[in-house]
Amino acid sequence: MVDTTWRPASADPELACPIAPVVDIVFSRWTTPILWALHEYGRQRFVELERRIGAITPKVLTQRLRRLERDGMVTRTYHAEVPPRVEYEITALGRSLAPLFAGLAEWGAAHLDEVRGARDAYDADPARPRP
Amino acid sequence: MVDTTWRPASADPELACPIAPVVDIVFSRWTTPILWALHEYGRQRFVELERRIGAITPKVLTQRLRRLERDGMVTRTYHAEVPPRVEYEITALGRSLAPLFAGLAEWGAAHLDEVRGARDAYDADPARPRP
DNA sequence: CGGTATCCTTTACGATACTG
DNA sequence: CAGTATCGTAAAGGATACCG
Repeated sequence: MVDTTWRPASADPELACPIAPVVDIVFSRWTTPILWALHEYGRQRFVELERRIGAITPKVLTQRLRRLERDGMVTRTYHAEVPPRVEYEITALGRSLAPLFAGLAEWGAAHLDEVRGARDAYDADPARPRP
Repeated sequence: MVDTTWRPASADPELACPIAPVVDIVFSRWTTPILWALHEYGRQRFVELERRIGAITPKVLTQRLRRLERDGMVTRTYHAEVPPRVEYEITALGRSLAPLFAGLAEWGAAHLDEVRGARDAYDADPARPRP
């Protein structure tokens, strides 16, 4: 008789990888720089963040901040003045990522050159598949 | 006289955030599970990876593996047999991420519940902006 | 100042079929 | 087995303009 109750780990997708959910929350093109800026420079207004991060547009900055707020990584404080003032601050939950961010920065400093070298070597070989 | 040589850090975009380049290389929906699988279970064939990761399609798996190979994180070894056999293995460069991955897994175990709680609280408030 | 509103492009990802 | 080809979807992001 065949056991039909068994399922491969693959049946529930990438949850076999325990860090996939963390990646989904913290690591995207703009969320990481936003969290970094809030951690490095403390509580900031919308326009300060915008200027510090640079190329981001207000639309995208708002979207990312809203999601970070929803996930408990950031708080938003509205001051009803004229002109209006809104301040964003990283939460304790957000700050708990700091050692990991530091580790990633260190990894980058130590290994990014090697990645670039691998890339150049790969691209230099005409036999390699190209997108 | 005005110094026109000065530029705000924002002039070169998110490079103000030292981990942005690392994020670009390592953290996307599928690259992280792929690296995790290769690190946890060692050298594997294409179909083994495919089955272990689960929901990924062969097209996407190929795309991600190619990029990881180009970035020096993974090696691809082709054996001309019938049927053909291809083995993927994580490199020393890829393995150097292991402590960081472990740290992220630990962070998830410790804080994912808090994130879910924050989400629920946010969603429960009808006054919150919705997408 | 702190956003929204529109419109557009790019990119990842997904479904399905097919091949050396 | 290890992919490739071709289609389509959806989300992220970008450009620009406008508003309370």
